[in-house]
Amino acid sequence: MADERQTRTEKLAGEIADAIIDGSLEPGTRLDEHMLAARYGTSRTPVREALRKLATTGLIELRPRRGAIVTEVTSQQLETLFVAMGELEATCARLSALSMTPIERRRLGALYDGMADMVARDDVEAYAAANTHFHTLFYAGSHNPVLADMTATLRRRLAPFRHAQFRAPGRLALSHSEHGAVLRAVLAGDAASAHAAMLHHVSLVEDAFEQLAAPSSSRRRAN
Amino acid sequence: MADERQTRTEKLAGEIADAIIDGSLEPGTRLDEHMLAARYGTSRTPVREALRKLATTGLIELRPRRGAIVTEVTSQQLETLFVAMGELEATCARLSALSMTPIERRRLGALYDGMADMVARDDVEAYAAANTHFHTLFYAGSHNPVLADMTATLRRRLAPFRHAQFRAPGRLALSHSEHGAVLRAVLAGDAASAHAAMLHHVSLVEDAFEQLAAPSSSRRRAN
DNA sequence: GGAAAATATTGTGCATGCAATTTTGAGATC
DNA sequence: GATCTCAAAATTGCATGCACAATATTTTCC
Repeated sequence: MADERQTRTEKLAGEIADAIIDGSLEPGTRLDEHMLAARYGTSRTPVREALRKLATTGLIELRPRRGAIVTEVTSQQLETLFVAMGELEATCARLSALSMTPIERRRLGALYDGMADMVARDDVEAYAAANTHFHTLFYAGSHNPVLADMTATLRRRLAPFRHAQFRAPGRLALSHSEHGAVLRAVLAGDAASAHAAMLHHVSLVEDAFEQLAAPSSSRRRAN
Repeated sequence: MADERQTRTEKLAGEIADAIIDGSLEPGTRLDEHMLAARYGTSRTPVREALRKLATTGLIELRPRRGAIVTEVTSQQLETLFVAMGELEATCARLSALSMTPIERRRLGALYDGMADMVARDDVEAYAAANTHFHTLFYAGSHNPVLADMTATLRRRLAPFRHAQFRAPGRLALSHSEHGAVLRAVLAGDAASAHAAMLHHVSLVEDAFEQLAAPSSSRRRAN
């Protein structure tokens, strides 16, 4: 596996995080240090350090003297997370409208144009990848690494709950038209519109999730 | 020393964080694990775990195999942090305008009224404490623990750079009038105005800091 | 038979030690 | 005098072991 430059602790943190995100480790699972150490072929020390790191991201819960468990997110907490991410994404879009360089604006436009073809071909796979890239451009475009980091971390944390995002019919075209609204606002340097458009866009994703995941208990707050 | 319920690792993380925030450990200081272990009378293991935790908050920098140092924030990074905090505070205000309960609104108004007296008495000490409380109410008022946490953490991280905040003459009254603008917007349920007013308010703090800390290299970005 | 107490077991918290890497310092060469 | 090379020292990464707290199990008592 090539150059082992990173420490075992970091590698472990990454692998365990991946296992949680892709669902191999289900919410509520007890994370026994001995077990993890055995599974990954190390001692408990790096496992412990990796767990501390994951605990700060909220992926796992660390109860002193009582071990770690994969965080169980209630649907209410999930809504909170989605709202927080929406606000952060919107803020990135806002700052992007104010701060993006001409080159960044051009790149954003080019990606948007390319995505139109994917919609036309109904290429969900390619569109999903491009979509991630599209959003990432706003993180960078905010020119605020602190904010960009927070947003990217939250997005990653919510990844497990966004799998079926583009499955619903017509959602690709809808998403793309929303992207267009955000793009126009950013290119026009209209911070408030960029904020509003992005917030609207990600709220749709949130709604899509709720319809897919919890079609029954759909109490919605007044908006 | 009462009930030692928390682990050594947690206690260490807290003490080291405090030492950094109050300036005992200056930016750039190397954090030797043996040294810290000796100073706090433990072994290296809990020290290492505490350092991992602090690294994720950004208070220290952890360079694999090369030890940890107290993060040196350049004035540019500091500006980034202030901007990020401003955006988060504004977002909390925005959500507060949408979500605060009548009780929370009343509490906010009462605090605001009380602070008028402190301004009249020119009681900087009391005003600073009340100011923190005022802002905290918006974190809670957002009804989004994720966002509230992020904002509170950032505020804490920036605490060392806000000491002289209310020293400048007339700043108390100015701050209070800004609070009034935020308050009115929130009570009126006007999300956009609450966002703008809070952003304006915290930008003033940022500017005050820059005038105090870096009166020379004051390149400002176009706003 | 069920609840409470006592015991056994498991697992975490922390200390210690060793190997490997980075850093430091001395000496050599240009 | 500066730079390069190489060895010594320092420091991190990780493994192992032990003590104590938390949990599971058995035993005792009503």
